[in-house]
Amino acid sequence: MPRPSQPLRPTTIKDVARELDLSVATVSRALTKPKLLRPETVARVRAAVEKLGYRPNLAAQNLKLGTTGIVYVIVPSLSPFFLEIFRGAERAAQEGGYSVVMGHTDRHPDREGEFFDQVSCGRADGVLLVSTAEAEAIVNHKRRLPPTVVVLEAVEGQIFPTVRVDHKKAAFEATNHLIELGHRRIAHITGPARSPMAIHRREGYLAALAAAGIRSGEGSCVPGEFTVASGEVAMASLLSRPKPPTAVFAANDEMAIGAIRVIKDRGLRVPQDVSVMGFDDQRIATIYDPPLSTVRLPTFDLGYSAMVKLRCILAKESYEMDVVLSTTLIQRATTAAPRIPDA
Amino acid sequence: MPRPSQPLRPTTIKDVARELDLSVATVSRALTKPKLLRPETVARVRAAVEKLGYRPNLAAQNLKLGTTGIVYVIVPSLSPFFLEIFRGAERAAQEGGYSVVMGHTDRHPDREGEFFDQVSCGRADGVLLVSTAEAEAIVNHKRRLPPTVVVLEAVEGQIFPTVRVDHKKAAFEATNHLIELGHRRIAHITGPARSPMAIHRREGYLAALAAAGIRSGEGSCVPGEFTVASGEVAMASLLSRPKPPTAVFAANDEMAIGAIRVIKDRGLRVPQDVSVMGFDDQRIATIYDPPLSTVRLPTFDLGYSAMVKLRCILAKESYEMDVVLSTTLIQRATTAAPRIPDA
DNA sequence: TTGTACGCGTTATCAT
DNA sequence: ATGATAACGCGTACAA
Repeated sequence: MPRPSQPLRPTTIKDVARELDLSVATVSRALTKPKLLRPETVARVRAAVEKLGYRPNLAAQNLKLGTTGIVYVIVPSLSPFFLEIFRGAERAAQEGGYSVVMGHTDRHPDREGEFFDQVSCGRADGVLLVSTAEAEAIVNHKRRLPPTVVVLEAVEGQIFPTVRVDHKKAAFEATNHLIELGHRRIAHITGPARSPMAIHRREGYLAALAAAGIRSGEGSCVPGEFTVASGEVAMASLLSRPKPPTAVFAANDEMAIGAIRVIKDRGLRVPQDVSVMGFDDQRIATIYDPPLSTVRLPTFDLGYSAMVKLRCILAKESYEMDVVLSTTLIQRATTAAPRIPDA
Repeated sequence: MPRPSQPLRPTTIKDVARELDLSVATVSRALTKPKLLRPETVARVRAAVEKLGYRPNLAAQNLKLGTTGIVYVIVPSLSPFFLEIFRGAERAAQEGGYSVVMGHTDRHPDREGEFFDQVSCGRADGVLLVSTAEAEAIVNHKRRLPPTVVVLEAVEGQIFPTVRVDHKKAAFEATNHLIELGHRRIAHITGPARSPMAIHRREGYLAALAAAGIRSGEGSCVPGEFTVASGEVAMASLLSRPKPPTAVFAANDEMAIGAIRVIKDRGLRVPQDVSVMGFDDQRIATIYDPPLSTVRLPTFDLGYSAMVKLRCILAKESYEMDVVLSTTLIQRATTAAPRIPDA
């Protein structure tokens, strides 16, 4: 007959020891270092553990060992882009026997600080920091931070083990793709002004224009916030100009989608009237109509490699300080030669 | 090989006590129950804490208090849909002083079990379980589970505090919307066969057809997996029939998008040639071209209300056992009357 | 091979 | 108002 009674007090290692008339030490060893014991004893312990439903108390283990088996992954937002990085990190963590806890900051330095506080209270053995908002926020905490790996973008002026991509180079290539198609009036919708990622992508855009000898007046940047809505606003402003651009490079896919929506709304076509280039290769880039030309970042690998590196650090093994993964230009259906090439 | 900065021994409460020549008890009280102490003492302690960078060790607190201040939120996947529920849960948790840890199971009962193991080891004070895959998986663990609230869909045959929506009713209304537009040949793309959510939505679809007196041969279900790709496959199969449906009700937005893609690919138009109805009102439903008619679920509120309920349980306050939140039909641009209404 | 005893950092219960 | 001290559950020297 089943006993549905929920024990008021959780079973502890003492209960198991008493049940078997063994010492707690023996029970503990049977569970963590079975090699040291007689196989028969180990078996008896296992049986009793099963019977009593004993689970080691993680808090006590943590306190004793000074280690949690937990890694915090801190991302700016819950967008699909960062989630894919998180997935990679999670995979690598699991392979190493770590659990991951995701924290998202909504691009708020304060929230970042909260997570830093938590980990400095001993809640995690390590941290994966994905594209921190403010370099300063982290500096104040650095002293107390457990081993930390920075992902996606180096923290300015700080030395952390890093796994990243070359945003500037990737943006250069994206812009250059438009130039090679014959475009000259190429606008850029930027990300948030303070985001290092956005800044570097902008630099790549400007560098490509310069390299092609395009006068600065012809290209131009309009501000966005990495959201669809901000892409719409930016594109509307571009289309209201006397000489609208023939191509637009958005600093991420979301804003590119926003741009396309506005272009279509005005009765113009993509790419026949305006070419649009995205960045990130989020899933929506594949399924949108038309499918979006963009730059693929190895998001999963970024997370995966970073977590592997963190595992190396925690295991005191060797690792590369700065790893740069490569990006890929993906031409789909939103970029084409301009109808009336202007020289 | 670079050397990570070795974190020095963390400051403990003893260090603070020694610094001030006070007892650890006083320091502890100054931090947790300032009212019991002389304001001057409290101030001195606060200053020393700041100076030494002391942080209470959470593992030790946890061990002593038998409480973690953590709630696990377990979701089947990292889709935007579940993330929005998670957001709501997080907000309510934060308001109650709890931290949340998200676990996703990839619809894998084993992974669900792993999280259950973790929480039964004392890693969390409570659990928010969003749409569990297998009722059985949870039964084995129920004995050891801390207070648990089920979100989105009741667990079959189990009694848990629940916050959910009426999937069947919502699907009924969605199907009825198509019927009222004049459609008769209405197909349904289902979710995974074992998903209770998918099953109930299907039931709503069938009930609506029956209520309208539509012969069962005219409507029909094709299987999907809640993914864009599966929606494409399902739609392709529907279009290859001698008498394709004039309207399709997909059990979620993703599959609806897949269906639209295939319809457009075949040179047909949405909604002129085929109407498409989604479910969930994910963000993509708003920005897709054309914007998707769908059913809005109060995702954020589901998570929020569920976490509030969990807080009540943990605080031993009263709460409603079963809460059902309402859904909203949203007509956008993918549903219209059929071109040639068939009687 | 197994048992004894201590300590991890904190809070609560007594004292004073 | 403050101090001394006993737990909390576990792992591990050290003993046996």
